[in-house]
Amino acid sequence: MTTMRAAERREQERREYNAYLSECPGHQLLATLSDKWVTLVLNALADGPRRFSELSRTIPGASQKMLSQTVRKLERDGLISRTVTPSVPVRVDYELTALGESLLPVQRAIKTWAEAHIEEVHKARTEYDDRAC
Amino acid sequence: MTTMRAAERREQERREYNAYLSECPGHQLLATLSDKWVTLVLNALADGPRRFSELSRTIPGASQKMLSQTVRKLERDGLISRTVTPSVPVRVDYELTALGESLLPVQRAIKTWAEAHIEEVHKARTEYDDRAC
DNA sequence: CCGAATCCATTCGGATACTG
DNA sequence: CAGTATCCGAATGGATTCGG
Repeated sequence: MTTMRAAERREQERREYNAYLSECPGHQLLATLSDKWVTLVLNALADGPRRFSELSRTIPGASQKMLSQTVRKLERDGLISRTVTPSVPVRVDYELTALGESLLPVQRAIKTWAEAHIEEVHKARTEYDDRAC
Repeated sequence: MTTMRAAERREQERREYNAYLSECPGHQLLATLSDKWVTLVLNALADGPRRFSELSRTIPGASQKMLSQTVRKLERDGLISRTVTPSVPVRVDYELTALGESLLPVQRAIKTWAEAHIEEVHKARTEYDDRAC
């Protein structure tokens, strides 16, 4: 049963490691930042508050399901605020919080690197693909 | 059939938008950076070259399938280099390229923000959850 | 030792329809 | 207008097995 126990131990290690990762601040942030729609919503709100339908039009690629989920997640994390005006029909505005705004420079850093180096990446890719085929 | 055509147009818009996004450098970078294993491999290689099996031990959470996929992707993007030593058994070393190293400051920026603000995020979450229940 | 290929469970995301 | 609930296909990722 030695092999069996070895397998169990590896699985155990994997679990512990994943648990550790899920507590790591850096990965928690990446988990949210990496979400395709999060980035877009954050950018859409960078210029000022937006209503739900405005967001929907600004980001045509997002289904309204994804949009709902995204804004809820961001609100939960304190990155955006949600304001309901109980008129008829209802009006809901989303706005970046101070915490959310502090995230914009990080996004810009990513964007800056991307624009500066994407050419190299593309070049590397075509070279890699050419070699393969 | 007006509603039908409207639905088609929305779908068309969605397609175009997603196509546009997939060309956006920022999102291409995020797509790779956001990958859980990419971050870990990049960090594991930050200190110097590592063999495949060393990476595997450094990152117990990764199955060897994920590890393979990740290093291949990173090699294709020109972020790491792969060196095969045809001894018996074979020895394969991975190492950050200059391009890969230039990405480390970006990762650090993310990490820095995360460590500085994760507390606020956690606080926001518990408050949000308390309000809900 | 390194890695590709297969199988399978879980998750994600879109379309649709319905509530306040 | 602003969501929520459900169904279902597609993609993800782990375990296992085989090959170089």
